[in-house]
Amino acid sequence: MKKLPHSFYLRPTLQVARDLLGKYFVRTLNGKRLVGKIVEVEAYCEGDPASHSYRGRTKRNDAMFWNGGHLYVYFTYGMHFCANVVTGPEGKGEAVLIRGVEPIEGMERMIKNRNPRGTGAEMTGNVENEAKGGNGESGKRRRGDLGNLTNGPAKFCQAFGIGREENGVDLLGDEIYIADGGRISASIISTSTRIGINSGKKRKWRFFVKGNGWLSR
DNA sequence: TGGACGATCCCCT
DNA sequence: GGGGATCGTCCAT
Repeated sequence: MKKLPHSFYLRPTLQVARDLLGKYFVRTLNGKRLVGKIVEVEAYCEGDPASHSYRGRTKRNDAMFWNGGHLYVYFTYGMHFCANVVTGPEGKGEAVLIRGVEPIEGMERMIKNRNPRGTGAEMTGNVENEAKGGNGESGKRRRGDLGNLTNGPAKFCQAFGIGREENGVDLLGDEIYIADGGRISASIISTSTRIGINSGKKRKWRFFVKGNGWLSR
């Protein structure tokens, strides 16, 4: 897999957002490689009231203003992390939020990361124990567990072990990077308004692969 | 110094 | 489909 060059991230943010679809997000965690195909993103641009960068540079959003090709990770709702790909030149404050990926490699590790229950030295992560009731009606939930692995910005972060430590990571490094993938034909790329925001509602800056099974919501 | 509010997720109805 | 969990950040006193 070929790592995307720095120039990829320096192009206009909406273009980067669209082109990130189909690319591979690669993270090496404790010697294990985790790979996910990006299938859903949202763009946040300069002058956009919904963007963290809108009200200027602060300690929290500083990485969003860095040179394109870095990771901007923020903490929200008191319990979740979300990861963005910083775009454009230093000082611009634009980024693309990764909202959904399709697991390609290291799925077992992702499942473990998403089930903090196995915190001990316990190796056998019993997914079945997740179902509290254990009734005959829990089949729906089990299927949901897998489908809910990486289909949302915070779920993706949890599955890939992304948190505070990863804020500002250089995507041209070896620990976390994005690699070229198969080309996604324009005909299966859809756009919509962004999710979970109050301002800037009109902008259709959410891009996703139509019909993919790993979309949020 | 305090309070309001999230680029969310999960569980329950 | 709705609400609770949960806490860092920012802005207004």
